[in-house]
Amino acid sequence: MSDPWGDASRIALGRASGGRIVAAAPGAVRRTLAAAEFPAWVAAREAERPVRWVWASAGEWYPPLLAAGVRVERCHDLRLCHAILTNAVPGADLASDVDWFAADEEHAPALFELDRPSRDDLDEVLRELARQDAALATARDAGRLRLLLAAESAGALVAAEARAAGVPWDADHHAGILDDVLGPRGAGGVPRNMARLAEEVREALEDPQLSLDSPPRLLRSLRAAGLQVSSTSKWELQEIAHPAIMPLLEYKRFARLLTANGWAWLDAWVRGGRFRPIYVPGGVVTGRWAAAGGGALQIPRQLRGALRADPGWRIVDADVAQLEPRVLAAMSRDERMARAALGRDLYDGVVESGAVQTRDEAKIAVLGAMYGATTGDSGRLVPRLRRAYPRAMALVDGAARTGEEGGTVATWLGRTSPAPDEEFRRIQARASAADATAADEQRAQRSARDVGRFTRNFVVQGTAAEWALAWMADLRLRLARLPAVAPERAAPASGPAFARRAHIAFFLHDEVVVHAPEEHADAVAHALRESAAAAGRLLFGSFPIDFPLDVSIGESAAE
DNA sequence: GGAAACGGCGCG
DNA sequence: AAAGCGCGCCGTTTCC
Repeated sequence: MSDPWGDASRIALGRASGGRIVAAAPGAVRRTLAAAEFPAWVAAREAERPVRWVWASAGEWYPPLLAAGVRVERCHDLRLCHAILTNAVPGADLASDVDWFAADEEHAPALFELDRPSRDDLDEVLRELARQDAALATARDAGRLRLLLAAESAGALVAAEARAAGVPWDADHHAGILDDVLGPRGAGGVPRNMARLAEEVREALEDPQLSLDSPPRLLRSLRAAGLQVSSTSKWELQEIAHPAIMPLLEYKRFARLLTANGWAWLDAWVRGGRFRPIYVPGGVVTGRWAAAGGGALQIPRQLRGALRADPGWRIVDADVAQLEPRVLAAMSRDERMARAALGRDLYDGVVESGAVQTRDEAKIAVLGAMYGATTGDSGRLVPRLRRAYPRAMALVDGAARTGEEGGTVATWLGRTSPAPDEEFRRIQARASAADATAADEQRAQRSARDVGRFTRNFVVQGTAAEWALAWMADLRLRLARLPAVAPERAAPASGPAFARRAHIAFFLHDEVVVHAPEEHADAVAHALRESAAAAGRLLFGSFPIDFPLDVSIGESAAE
């Protein structure tokens, strides 16, 4: 008997009126699925051959599948792709009755809400897919854009999977750090070591009532004690010699740990040995992921030791050395900069080229070049880089100029920066008026430079994000091909889809943490490197750039 | 009385 | 009050 779905390379998923799930191969068969049979049906299609699942949003459609133990290989996330295409193909007609930009909803809409236009409606899904196909067909570089849409969609799968699996988190170890550093909680819940430091500061400033948590009051108190400071931030305080400063800075470090990742954070975010942050793929304009809740992107180094593998499992931690400058060298086809990077620390290579004297200078100069530094050490060093690597610098300088002039810029795969907002155009127009004042012109210049620094960085940060997506997209497929461990070796907290296999547990811009059965740790390290090389080839072909990883295998993510 | 802005600091 | 990009989160202050 022939399978009517056998030839479908894409299968769209949506809902019919009444909320029933319907699958459709574009232009062909449809099938209505009861909620109970949905995961198994998807799994059966996956087992036959790779399919690209087209759905409104992986963030809403994928978690129930994962909860049922079903993974998919590929998808097309219409919501994320809509956002990319809107900016990247300005002439495209992506107009629709429904809001394709709306954020994912925490819970599926209740049945009575289904009357309103919904992006989950199967007919709308198919219409949106057709609109996106048409938009892609008119794009200037459809091949690269297609890669970007695939990478973005794969990222959405990774985000859902990483949340489902969770970050292995040793709450006892974390609590132990809190006890050691902050001390036991005393009256009012204030940890003893913080109370002691606060008392030292109050004595040193001779201000017995002072509250250290109020910057304005603290500032007044510091100045009353004769300290010449304009803020209470640590970069300014640490320059000053005064008995109040050391305990104050330590108090600030402790307060930060307490409020950001203290006992309350543990209660709120760690359950059953897993930290489950909420990732927001495509949440940053440049294409980086953002996070919502849990502070996934700010886990302090201090707590890395709590990121701990289950018994019999290992943490395989990999990060890319100098991702952004490597990406810049490749996308600008700057062979001299690529040579400085090849097979070694890029900053060492810059020093060897003679552009600067020390690795520290190289780092400051390279970061300054990508961020648009104009003053200080960094601003002073950038011109040397401009002489040594004219092609790379021309790319970022050009991106900055385009932004200053009100234009848009694009990453290597075509993610395009948003057009300047109304405020920007108003300020620029004001400065061009016949009666413009010097202040108008100054304001216009400053806002133009602000936008220029943004577009300068956009092309590099955004292309680095694309590389990272390509890296993870390839990696998750390699990990899925590793064998499953015996049931008694499972890590049940990672959920039915990942309990018996190596899986991505955490991602942070240029770093991936894999939770792996111990006997697979070496294979995972190998897969991480292979995927990095594959991502480099996918984006930059044979251009001679490499993306070396620092990989460590251990029981925790601490160095 | 609650929302928005601010200062500060963690991450890349 | 960082210089020089992109974020999220906390507690406090300010505004409506």
